[in-house]
Amino acid sequence: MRQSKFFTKAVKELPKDETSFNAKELIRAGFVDKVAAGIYSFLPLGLKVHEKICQIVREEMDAIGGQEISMPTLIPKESWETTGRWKSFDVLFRLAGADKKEYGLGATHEEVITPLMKKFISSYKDLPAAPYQIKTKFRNELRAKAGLIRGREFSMKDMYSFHKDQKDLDDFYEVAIEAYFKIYKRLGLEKITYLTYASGGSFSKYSHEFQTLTEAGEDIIYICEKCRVAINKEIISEQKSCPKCGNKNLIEKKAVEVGNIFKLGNRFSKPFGLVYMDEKGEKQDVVMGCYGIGPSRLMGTIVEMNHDERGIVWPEEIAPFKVHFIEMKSKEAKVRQEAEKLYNDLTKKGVEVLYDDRENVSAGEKFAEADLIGCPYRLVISEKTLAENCVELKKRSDKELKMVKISEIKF
RNA sequence: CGGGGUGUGGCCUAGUUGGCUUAGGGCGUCUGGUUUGGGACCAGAAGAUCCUGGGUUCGAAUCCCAGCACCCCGACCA
Repeated sequence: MRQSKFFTKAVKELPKDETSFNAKELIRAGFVDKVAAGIYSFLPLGLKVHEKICQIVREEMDAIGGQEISMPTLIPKESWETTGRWKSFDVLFRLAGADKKEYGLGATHEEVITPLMKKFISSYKDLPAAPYQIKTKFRNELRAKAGLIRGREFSMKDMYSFHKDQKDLDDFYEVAIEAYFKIYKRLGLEKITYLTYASGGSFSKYSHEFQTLTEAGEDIIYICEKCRVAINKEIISEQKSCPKCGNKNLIEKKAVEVGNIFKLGNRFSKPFGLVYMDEKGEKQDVVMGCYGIGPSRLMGTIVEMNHDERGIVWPEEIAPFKVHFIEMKSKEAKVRQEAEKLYNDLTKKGVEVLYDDRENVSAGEKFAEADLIGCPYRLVISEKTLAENCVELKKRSDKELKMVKISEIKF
């Protein structure tokens, strides 16, 4: 991608009013634009990062048997009334359509997935199943805050699993936990992310959250360092020790919830009449679980964890581009020629390169913007480097510069 | 939803004991020129419902009332 073709531009000044790092940095570097509190446009750079996060989530869900689908955002009132949530779900956006129809905007999709699966599940042979989607969700929060961390419109992957009995759900639930940790590992968050016991769904004693330690978080958790699990403050009065080892020396930390999974049991299969015939020919309730993770919130969290005074430092796997290639202006046509050649070569090899080919932009400005955008590698070509048939390589995360022969560049 | 803060060209802001403001500066933008290894410089130009509505006054960005928006704390977060 040529930077001269970008319609977005990084700005020098930080947005006033914003205090959270993710909002400040993402807006300043041109990843997102704020439309209203908790409502953002994703610009080319931001969309790329978001897509990469989605792709990681997608791969890990597919790996445990998930199948991607897409459900609607407009969900009829009648569906919500079946489970009683039209009245009780306080963050549901309710809106009126023409002809007296009413709708809730999708905040979560049990009310759609359950009747959907009813059309396909009739026998124990149809189980288990684990459809999921990655979709924009809407929640009418009283207070949006902290940039992408808590929005009124945000992206969420929601998977729903369907089982013949509790044991099958329990087994899959453990597999899902592992898959989640694989996601956090790929995002560079696994060392500071804890499986956290939180208040239960409607069926089980606890639900499980995945909490990433950060000052930008809004939850308080108590961690057991030995077992690498935690307890959410909301249940600390009933559970004062580590649920795994009984350790009472728990450490209080601030964290952001980056995932939440529930054992739903028959909370939703019951009202929708989702049943199957077992081996004996008897009708049984389908046992359900659900598994949420928010790519947009993850994106905000990752910025909170990965920035310095100059800007964002993206982990390699989700950086908008792997390499930020800066061409220094020169009177010699050779610099431009060699730069174009290298850009084309790298691109052909499949390396994602952001090529700063802008003219009349000072060197300082190019460097400052590269630091702001935060690609993992910075490559500079100039008269100086070409004199040695080299380019200069620098990692965003450290200070050392390295001269590398053009013929030996590898990513 | 309770409390606090903020609101001035696209962005950051000065001005806020009413008059010296035909609202000043910086960034960005446009034109011309000089520059090019850390947000470089010179000259010129365009660009403003001073959040909105009402009020007080000879006169309001500035005072009063009402509302809106954003940020923060808290509450809330199947």
